Amino acid sequence: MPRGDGKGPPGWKGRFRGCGHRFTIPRQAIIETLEKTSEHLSAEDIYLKVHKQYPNIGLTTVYRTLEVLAQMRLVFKFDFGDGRARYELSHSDSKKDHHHHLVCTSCNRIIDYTDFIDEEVELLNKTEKALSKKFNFKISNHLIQFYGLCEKCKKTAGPLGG
Amino acid sequence: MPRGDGKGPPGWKGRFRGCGHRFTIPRQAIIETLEKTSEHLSAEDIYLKVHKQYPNIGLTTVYRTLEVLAQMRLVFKFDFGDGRARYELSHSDSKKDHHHHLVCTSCNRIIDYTDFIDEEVELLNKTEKALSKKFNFKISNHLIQFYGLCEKCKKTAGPLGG
DNA sequence: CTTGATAATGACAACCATTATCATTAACCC
DNA sequence: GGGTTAATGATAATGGTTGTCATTATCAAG
Repeated sequence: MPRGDGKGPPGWKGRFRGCGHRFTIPRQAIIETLEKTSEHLSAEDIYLKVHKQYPNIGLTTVYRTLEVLAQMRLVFKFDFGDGRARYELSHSDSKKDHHHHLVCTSCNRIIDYTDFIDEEVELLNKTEKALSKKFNFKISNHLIQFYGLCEKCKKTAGPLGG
Repeated sequence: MPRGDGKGPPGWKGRFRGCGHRFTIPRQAIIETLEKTSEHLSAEDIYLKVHKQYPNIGLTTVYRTLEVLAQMRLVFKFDFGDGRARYELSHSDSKKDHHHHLVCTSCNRIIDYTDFIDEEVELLNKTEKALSKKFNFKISNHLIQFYGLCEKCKKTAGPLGG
């Protein structure tokens, strides 16, 4: 029987150790926060949530942990254009969680969608293979976002829609 | 015979006036710089290029002009993860210039590709229509980027490839 | 379990791209 | 040309992110 990390799904500690990193309480807390949410949290969002349970954990540590997680490709860093980065767990093991984003350029609302993902991913995989070959480029991730106006902002926006 | 803007392709002045903006020398110079380059220029890059011919034009004006152009959807603002935004003319009128990006997460090199664009765009249009309907969302743009390691960085990078 | 090497932490300061301010200038309509 | 007013440019301010460094905690070895 394989041992877990004490808390949360097993494997986190192993993943950290496998990359030469230590698995600490702050890192555990940050991952748990990411696992619990369905929102697109900024570093400060995460800091505030973590801070409730562990008031000693600092914002700097949140940034550093997110950087490590991004390097390990366990979280993906998004830019939705509001001046701060947002972070999501990658869920690379379960395809069902894969989604893309609609970004409202007026109110910055983000809508996740999973519809049409299968068809998109199929084409993406094909494209990735071809691009990898042509440019000798090792593709490890992709980003797809649609920009526009959400339901609410469509009504109030002028002709420019901005 | 339609009158142009004095310099550059006709239509720029009209587009500005049509949105209630004035067409000034700094704006003209910034657009010309964007038209001349095939690179992905940051605000400072543009400022430095414009500065050679018009030393009086300030960085603030570059930012403001880019914001106006982005609002008018004549330029697209990219984030390639290096901490500064990059800007490209939209070329929305000629499909042939449409391209997507490969982003090297190690050296931040950007590769444009136009291959497979047709197939991608076809699926994207289909997806856009369906998403617009489902979420009552007015889509006006999309962003597609692939992340990974370029030819050079593949060789030198470790197992993590970061 | 204790210990030691060292990675990770946290408080703070520094950084730097971007934005706000405001007096001055210049575009554009008449 | 002249007046209105948006646009400009110098400067300061903002704020997300990163660097510094003394202290702490992880984890492998004994």
